[in-house]
Amino acid sequence: MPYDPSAFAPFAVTVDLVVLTVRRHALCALAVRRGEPPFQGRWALPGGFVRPDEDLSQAAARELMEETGLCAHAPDAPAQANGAHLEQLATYGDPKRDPRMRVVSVAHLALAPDLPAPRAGGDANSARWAPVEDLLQQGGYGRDGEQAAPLAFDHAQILSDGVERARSKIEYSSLATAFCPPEFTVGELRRVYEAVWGVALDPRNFHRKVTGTPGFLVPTGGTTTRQGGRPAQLFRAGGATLLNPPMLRPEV
Amino acid sequence: MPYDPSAFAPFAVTVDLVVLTVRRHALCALAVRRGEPPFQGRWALPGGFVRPDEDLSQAAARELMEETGLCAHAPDAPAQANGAHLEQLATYGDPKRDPRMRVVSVAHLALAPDLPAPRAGGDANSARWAPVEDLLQQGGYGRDGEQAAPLAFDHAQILSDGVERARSKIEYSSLATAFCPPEFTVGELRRVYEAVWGVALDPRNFHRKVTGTPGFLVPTGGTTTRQGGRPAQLFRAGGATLLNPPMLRPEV
DNA sequence: GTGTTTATCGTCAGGCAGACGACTATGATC
DNA sequence: GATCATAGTCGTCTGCCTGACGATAAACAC
Repeated sequence: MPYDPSAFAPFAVTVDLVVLTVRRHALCALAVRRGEPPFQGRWALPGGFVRPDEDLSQAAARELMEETGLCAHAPDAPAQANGAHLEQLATYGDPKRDPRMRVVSVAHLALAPDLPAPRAGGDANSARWAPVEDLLQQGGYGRDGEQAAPLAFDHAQILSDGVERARSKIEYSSLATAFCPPEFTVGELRRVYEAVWGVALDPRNFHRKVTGTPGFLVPTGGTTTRQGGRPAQLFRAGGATLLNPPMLRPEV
Repeated sequence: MPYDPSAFAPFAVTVDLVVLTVRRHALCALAVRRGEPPFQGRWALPGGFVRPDEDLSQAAARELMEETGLCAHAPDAPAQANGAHLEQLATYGDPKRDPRMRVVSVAHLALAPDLPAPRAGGDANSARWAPVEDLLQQGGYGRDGEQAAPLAFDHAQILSDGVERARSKIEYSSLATAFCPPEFTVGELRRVYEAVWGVALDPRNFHRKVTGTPGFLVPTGGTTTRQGGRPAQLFRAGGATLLNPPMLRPEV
């Protein structure tokens, strides 16, 4: 029975962002430092309120632009500019997830190529890329020796769900190319898979698989030696979005 | 910057349900007839407001119980009682999706075995199981000759997303068993796949596949002839939730 | 030149899926 | 009771894909 006025209760609705990238062979997420209570000083996922005249995906794209300068693609128009992939992840609405009031957060997942430094209102100390293991491990120490306090609110859960979504989605879609610059080599794409899955892949079998899947990669004709060694062919992402058969994630 | 008071705006938050089942070899969804404007008299998905002290999954489970009498399983505790599978689907928040006010709807997907007649406050005319094609085709006529008006709000989109989720999820998980009674035969499970995917599957290859996947099916020892023909072994759903390698949906 | 690094091509064996034949066990019909 | 229709179950065969891994190619460092 929708819209019984007696049952209506107002909620605050926010979007939170899991922004993932691959830096230095590690899967990293964007974290911002909270400047106010609750969880003041703790790291959190970027996010903010949905405005009254905004769609959820618009709000997520706006937040992404504000935090990273990235222009997001709508899920309907997947393309490859200097933008990121953006999709809805899940919605979190536990009554106690924010101690102050009832907040429902629609989390979104963004996949971006390696970027320059993050910007959060120009304050370099208030935003960073951090390896997801550092953000998710409870109470340990990050690789730079910094105390790794748990993320604010339920953001550890949200980040964990986002990472799991990314790990499974690159199996059966061409989304791994969203972590790459517009032109990339097979080796660079392989290192994306290795970083996201945390495994080592056989370069020969990987090469055979991705070049043999129709529509996955399109050669641009150029080559590069930016990785050292023999020059590698450059590719762009092809039109295919679904990989059939999928990439197989090694067991264990 | 979460929680800037100047940006806060109140929203109404609802849950809508895509409840799917297989009846008479067809994938069907639960639809309720709206008794009040807007879209009065049109069919819609069941749903309602989230209460102030309720989690989203609790609200979805409550609505499911109110509409069908089904007891839902939490996603964390997948089991097989006389309950249904329930999971979050996606969230819909277009500013114009409800003409009266800003409503954000967290849609959930429920998969249930074939049930007796639906109940919606005892009013038999206000709830029904309808084949999803009938509900999704715009302006045509259903199989019973009834005018098939489009679903209210954006519920056609929600239903379509839910069906697509179910279609893809039975590929790589054991969720198809959620459409079956606690004990079922391989043939009954195959007819579930055929109804959800809308294809015909080879009974011999299907039998080899499902009985050969460890943890998918557990024989109970009993047999049945309720489908006619040679008696078939009865199975329960095994502990495995992910199928590896997955069931392959035939092309075209 | 020698060694190192990365890219790319080839080969081979094992596993799985699709196509399909064969046989079994029940109820329905003549 | 014989026959038929129906549904279930077991096998076989072939082709494709994957994992393991050898071999060669083309750059750079020394």
